[in-house]
Amino acid sequence: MAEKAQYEELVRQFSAFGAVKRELGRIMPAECPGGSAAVLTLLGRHGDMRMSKLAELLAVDMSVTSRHVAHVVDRGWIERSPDPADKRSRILRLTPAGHTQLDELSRRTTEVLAERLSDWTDGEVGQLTSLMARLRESFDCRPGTRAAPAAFDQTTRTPAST
Amino acid sequence: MAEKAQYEELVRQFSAFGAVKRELGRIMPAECPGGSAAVLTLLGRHGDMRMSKLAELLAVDMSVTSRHVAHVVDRGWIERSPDPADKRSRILRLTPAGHTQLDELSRRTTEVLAERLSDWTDGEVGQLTSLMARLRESFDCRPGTRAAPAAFDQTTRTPAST
DNA sequence: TTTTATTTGCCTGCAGCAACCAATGGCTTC
DNA sequence: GAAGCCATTGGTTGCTGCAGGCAAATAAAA
Repeated sequence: MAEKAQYEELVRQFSAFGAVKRELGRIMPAECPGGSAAVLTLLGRHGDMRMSKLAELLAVDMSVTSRHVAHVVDRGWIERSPDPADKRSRILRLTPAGHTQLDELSRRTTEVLAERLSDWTDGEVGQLTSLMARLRESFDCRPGTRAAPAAFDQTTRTPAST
Repeated sequence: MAEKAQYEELVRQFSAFGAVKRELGRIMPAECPGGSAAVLTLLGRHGDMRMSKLAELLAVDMSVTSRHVAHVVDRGWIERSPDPADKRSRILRLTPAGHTQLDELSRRTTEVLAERLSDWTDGEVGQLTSLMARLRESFDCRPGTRAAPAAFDQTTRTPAST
C-alpha cells in the first residue's frame, strides 16, 4: 500500500498528462482530431467491426463513437455498411483512403515519438505502456458499468425467466 | 530506439487514458470539476503564487488558468489579492475553506486510489508516476514553448533540422 | 510608448445523458 | 403458421458541460 503523498503525486501526473496529449496532437499535422485518429487506429488494428465494439474499445459512450465515426466517414476514410445479419448494425471498414491516412498517421506518430523519446530505452517505453494498460484495467473504465442509467426504473418486474 | 509497434501501442494507451481520468473524476464526489481540483492541489503544494506561475505548473494557457481560478474563487476556496509589489499581478492564496476542501479532496483521492490500486505495489505506483513525469519532460509540455503563440504567427515551425 | 500580467470573448473538441428511430426477438392470438 | 404486440438492442441526434486555445482588451509597470 503506497502512501498518501505518492497517490497525490500520481494524481498530479494524471492531470498534467493532458498537456502531453495536446502537445502530441499539436505536432501531428494530420487533419484528424484525435478522436478520429483513434477510430482509424482501432479499425486498422482489429479489422472491421460494429459501432458497439468500437465504442467498447474506445472506452467512451456510443454517442461519442457515433459522432467520431460520422466525422471519419465524412472524410471518406471508413465506410458504414449495414450488417446483412442485423440491419440495425453497421459494419465499419477502412477504405483505401482510410488505409492511406492511417499509414500517414502511423508514420507521423512514430516519427514524433522517436524524436521526443529518443533518450528512452525500449524497456522504458514498454514499461510505461504496460503500466498504463494495467492502470486502465485497475479502473475498469467502462462508461456505464456502475452508472445504471435509467434502464431499470421501478417497472423492472424482473421476468427472470431466461 | 523502440519499434514502431511499440510506439503505436503507447499512443493507444494515451488516447485510452482519458477514460481513467473520467472514471476518477466520476468517483470523486467533490463538487469541483478537475481543473479546480488541480488549482487547489498546486496551491496547497507550492503555497501562494501568481497566476502566471500557476499556469506554468498547470501546463495550460493563462486564459484557462484564469477561468479555473475564477471558478475556485467563486466557491470561496481561494482568494485573489493584488500583489502590493505589482498591482497587475494577483496573489493566490488558499482560504480556510479552501484548505478544508483540499483536505477532503486529498482524502477522497487517497481513498479511491488505495481501493482501485490495491493490488499495485508501492514500487509500481512510483514507477508509473516517475515515467509519466519523465514523459512530460520529454515532451517539454509548456504551452508556448514551441507553439509560438502569436509571437510569430507564421509557419515558423523550423524543427531544428537535425 | 512599449511591455507585462491578467481577463474576457469566441471557437473547437470531447464526453455524457436522454430522447428517439428502426430492427429484432419473444409471445400471444387468430 | 401468420399477424400483432411489446420489451430489448443498436445507433443517431439534440442538448449540456468541461477543457483548452487564440486573439483582443485592460491595467499597471518600465
